[in-house]
Amino acid sequence: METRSERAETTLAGIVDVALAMAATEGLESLTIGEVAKRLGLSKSGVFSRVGSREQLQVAVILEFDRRFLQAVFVPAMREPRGLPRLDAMMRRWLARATDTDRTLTCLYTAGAFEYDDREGPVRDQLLDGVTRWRSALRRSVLQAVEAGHLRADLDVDQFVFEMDALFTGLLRDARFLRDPDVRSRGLKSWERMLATARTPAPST
Amino acid sequence: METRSERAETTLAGIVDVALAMAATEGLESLTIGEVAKRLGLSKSGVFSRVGSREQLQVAVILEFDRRFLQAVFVPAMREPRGLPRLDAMMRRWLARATDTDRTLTCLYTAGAFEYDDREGPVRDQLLDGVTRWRSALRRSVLQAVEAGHLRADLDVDQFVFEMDALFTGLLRDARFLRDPDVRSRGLKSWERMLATARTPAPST
DNA sequence: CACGACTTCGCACGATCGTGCTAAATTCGC
DNA sequence: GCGAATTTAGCACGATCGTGCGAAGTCGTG
Repeated sequence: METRSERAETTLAGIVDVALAMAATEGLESLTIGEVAKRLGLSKSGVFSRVGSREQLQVAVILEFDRRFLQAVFVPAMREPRGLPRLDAMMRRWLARATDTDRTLTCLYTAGAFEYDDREGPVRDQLLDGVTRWRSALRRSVLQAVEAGHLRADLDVDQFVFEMDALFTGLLRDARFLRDPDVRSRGLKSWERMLATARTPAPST
Repeated sequence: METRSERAETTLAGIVDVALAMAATEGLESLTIGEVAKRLGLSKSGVFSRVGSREQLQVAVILEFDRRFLQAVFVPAMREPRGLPRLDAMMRRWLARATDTDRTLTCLYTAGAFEYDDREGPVRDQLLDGVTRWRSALRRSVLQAVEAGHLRADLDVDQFVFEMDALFTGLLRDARFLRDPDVRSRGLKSWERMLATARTPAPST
């Protein structure tokens, strides 16, 4: 089953690359072997023989997205010092992707969550795995910021992570669907407000 | 082109009803005339002749969703007194739908926003129209709460509405995709925190 | 150059898609 | 009850889907 030749690996990499681009704009579910083949100038069966099945291609696309996402957001942020600086770097890089005009950077996890909320199978499992890992990474960073004394000791960490993700999701939606041009500053403003209330005690109701 | 007989209207209503249920779970894009026909025990052409085209069926489904959504969320909230009580009622009813286990209540607007962010056409237009109207209704309520003195006078209204929508969207995702059972209280907690900071001056950074 | 392994293609299959066209079934006005 | 109008079914069409299968092409190794 393993890919032996270098040639085949190159072909597969090309397939996954254009498949990722397609999935980013059209959605994972309307990813089609025939269309991928057409865009690459290959035959349908040529593509099929490399990827094994449509489902396996979808999974491969998710894995490739995860790799690129972590490389662009997580890895650079890890170079910042622990605590608030790292957390802030993670969130800012993440939010920047939501407002980036490059369509191929569209978050597969966000769109995929709504596409596969009622669809069972390996694709959903892979999406869930990636989302869960990312949320764990966020949680870890928030926790470290609390431990470092940068954020309130009584902060509800899970609640805060949930709100971070909700902010990103809402921002992505306003950017991509509503095509609101002011979306960039809106995201930053919300994030700064979140940080402000996480630093100082919450106002009494 | 108008529907004359009562019988035909009943048929059409049935079609839209099951099509809405299908779109709520599978997504608007995988809505299929053949599948609708099968579930109703009708012929494909029978369905087709009622709806005109697949695209028109999609639009009809969106309109029906909008009608039901407003009936369940907007209309009852309008019976509350202007200002914070009405705004709070709107938001609570809205959030309750996100955590409702009834799949047929799934928000077409939220899933549709990510499905049609890069797809042009009448379906996108109809979705955009509905979302925009709802956001306007939210905005109006927030504004009234400010005017009534229930919320801070210097509140950034658009920012607040954006955060309301982001909260709902994130909550829906955690409920439907992550299937987090604690999601209900999480949503309410965020909403209460939002209200708390909107009532009193924001903490200095 | 020849051989063998591997990659890619051509072709076919059954299914399903949206959509016309025509005939049958049903309902309504009288 | 009968004729007219309308609603639904039957069938066909071209397209596209995922997926097999065997032949053709390409490559590294001797």
